[in-house]
Amino acid sequence: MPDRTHSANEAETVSAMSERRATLVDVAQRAGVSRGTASKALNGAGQLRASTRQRVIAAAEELGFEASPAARSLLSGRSYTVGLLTSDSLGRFSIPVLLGAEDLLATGEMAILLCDARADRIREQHYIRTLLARQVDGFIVTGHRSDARPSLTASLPVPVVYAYTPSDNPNDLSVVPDDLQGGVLAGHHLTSIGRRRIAYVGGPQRYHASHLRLQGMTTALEQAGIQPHGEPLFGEWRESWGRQAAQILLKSVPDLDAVFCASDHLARGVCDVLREAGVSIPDDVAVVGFDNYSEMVMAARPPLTTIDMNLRKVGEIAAGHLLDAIAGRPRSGLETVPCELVIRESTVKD
Amino acid sequence: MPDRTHSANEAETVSAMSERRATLVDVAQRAGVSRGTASKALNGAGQLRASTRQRVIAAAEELGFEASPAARSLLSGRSYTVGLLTSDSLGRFSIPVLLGAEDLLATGEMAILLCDARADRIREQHYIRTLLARQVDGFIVTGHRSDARPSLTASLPVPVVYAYTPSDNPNDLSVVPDDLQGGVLAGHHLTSIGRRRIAYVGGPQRYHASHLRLQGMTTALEQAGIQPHGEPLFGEWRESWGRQAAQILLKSVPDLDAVFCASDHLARGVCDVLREAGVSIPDDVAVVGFDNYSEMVMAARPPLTTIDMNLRKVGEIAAGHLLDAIAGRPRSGLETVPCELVIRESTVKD
DNA sequence: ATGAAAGCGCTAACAT
DNA sequence: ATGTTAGCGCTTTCAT
Repeated sequence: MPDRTHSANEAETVSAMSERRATLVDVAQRAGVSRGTASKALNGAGQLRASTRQRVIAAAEELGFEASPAARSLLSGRSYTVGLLTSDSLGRFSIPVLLGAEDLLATGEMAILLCDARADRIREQHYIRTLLARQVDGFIVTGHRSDARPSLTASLPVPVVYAYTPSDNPNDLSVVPDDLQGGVLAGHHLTSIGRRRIAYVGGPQRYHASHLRLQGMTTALEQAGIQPHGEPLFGEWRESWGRQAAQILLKSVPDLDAVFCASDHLARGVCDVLREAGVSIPDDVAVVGFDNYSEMVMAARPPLTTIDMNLRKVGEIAAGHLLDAIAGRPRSGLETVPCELVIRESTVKD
Repeated sequence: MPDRTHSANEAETVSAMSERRATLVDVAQRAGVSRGTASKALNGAGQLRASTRQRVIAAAEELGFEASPAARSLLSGRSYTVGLLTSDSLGRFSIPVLLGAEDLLATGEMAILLCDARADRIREQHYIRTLLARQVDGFIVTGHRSDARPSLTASLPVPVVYAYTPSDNPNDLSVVPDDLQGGVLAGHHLTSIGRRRIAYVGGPQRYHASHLRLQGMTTALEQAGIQPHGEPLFGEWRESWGRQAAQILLKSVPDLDAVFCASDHLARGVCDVLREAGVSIPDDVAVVGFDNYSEMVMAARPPLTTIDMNLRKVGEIAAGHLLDAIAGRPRSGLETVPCELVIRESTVKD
């Protein structure tokens, strides 16, 4: 029984594990067939006696055989790899997209090469070259905002799907959350719990999402025969703007009974100020956020009702479309993924 | 001059770009040498006339030649790729580590294969096999907490570096932030601005970091001839625990003049309650957080003085060590990266 | 200093 | 139904 003093030997033993990876020839030999036959057996190709196929598969398993991707790639010109290009440092939004994509791609034997261009076009070009040199089968392009980015599709010889951050070319394939429908969900929820004087606090005007979410809400309110209460407010995507907006609302429309905020940050800021002003949430004013950003949502007092963009699903769908495109079934245009309402105590008492 | 109606043709032209990648043979032909010579010229190997080398390099550039990684990989058994394995969904801590690693690896011609095991051991094993099948040259293993995780090193035939989340085998190479020194920084800062009654609010007891940060603070206070004020408090990594802790402090040690919190979340919770209780920050009580998590730090009122763990650097250093190990210069043991103090208004007036 | 040739591990066409 | 062979793009001896 080895004790501590043998650790060096143990290390050798372990590294011996890696002696040499079993190769197709090994498998063929062991199964008593030729390489060609072994290859066919393993790939389910050609005409083989079932028993032969079995024998080869068994041999492969015993040897722990895994085909060399390098060799396969050399032959096929493919790499069974997709490049995930994020235009700016991986952030709150790109992560779930990435994870969703990974979920789907992992099942398809595809690996993800990660490249974060840090909002730097030069760096982006560099990465693109690197990825192309590595023969990636396709690209998923993502970013930190839902406004369009310059298209890359025309300059790439492989399929590209934009996820979350769409391409500015409407013919490219982009998968994005449905901000408009998200706004509708929020509006409906508020009217359905009897609110009638509903204000809106958005992010910056230059963000399309600020407008779409308002528009969605407005649509929902119209169905209940009402209008947004007071002027919609626009500012920064910050808690501090949420706080400031709440002050404005308290002055301009003190009779409001609900606020829909275009982000959870804003909603939290709004809640803080309302609460400190003695307004009870949700009794006096109901608050709905956007993003379902768990840190915000749970730290807010009370926890926020919010809209979830299903970013994971956005990533999954994008990855699925990419696989399709790689398989020769391209698609194009803008595809939206529905948002979901998540109800918590900021609109409905526990 | 093409106008919009030619877009289809333009598209063809563009896709023609991808006709066929220039190969080494093309370069050799163009330079009027053999493949072997061209290869040597491009790799700076062998004995070549300078002029020949130049000619080849020029030809390669004109053709936009990039050596096929597949072919190279087939020959060398290496893939010029490292696997980045995160044990749980990419989070706040693993992202900067990953970006730091990417920064360093990108310069070394290395690409990153991303695998997120979602805290699932089965999934982790699956990914490890996939990555090994792809002949990754090494692994960077990371996670969401700074406590040790089970070692993978012995079961992997390639070098492994643990970043942020260390291995439970002290002989493995792990790179982690220096929590102890971070605590010292916080303690020194508080004593240096004249505080003497300094309380501590930690995270869960089961997190080593909770203790290390306290220990660091205590060391610093001892140098100033004082002790932590009141009993150190431990709870969850949540704002709500920060709020609760502040209530406790207000009761148990109302004369405190500073609080060091083991995370920015806690610090924010503490600030909220103190402020609402009419305590002025930093006049009455100075507050120091930990993480330099920008969302928290900037949303807190006032913005938080905090300790930055330099996670990006942790990632960079880990990647550097991995490259060294791959190059045959392995290292081992636990390496700590110093934290930095970031001063904001929660301790020092603007 | 340069060229020729072998071979990395695999698949696909062709032959049997 | 199975075996044989050529070749993917590159590097590396070994000749010259």
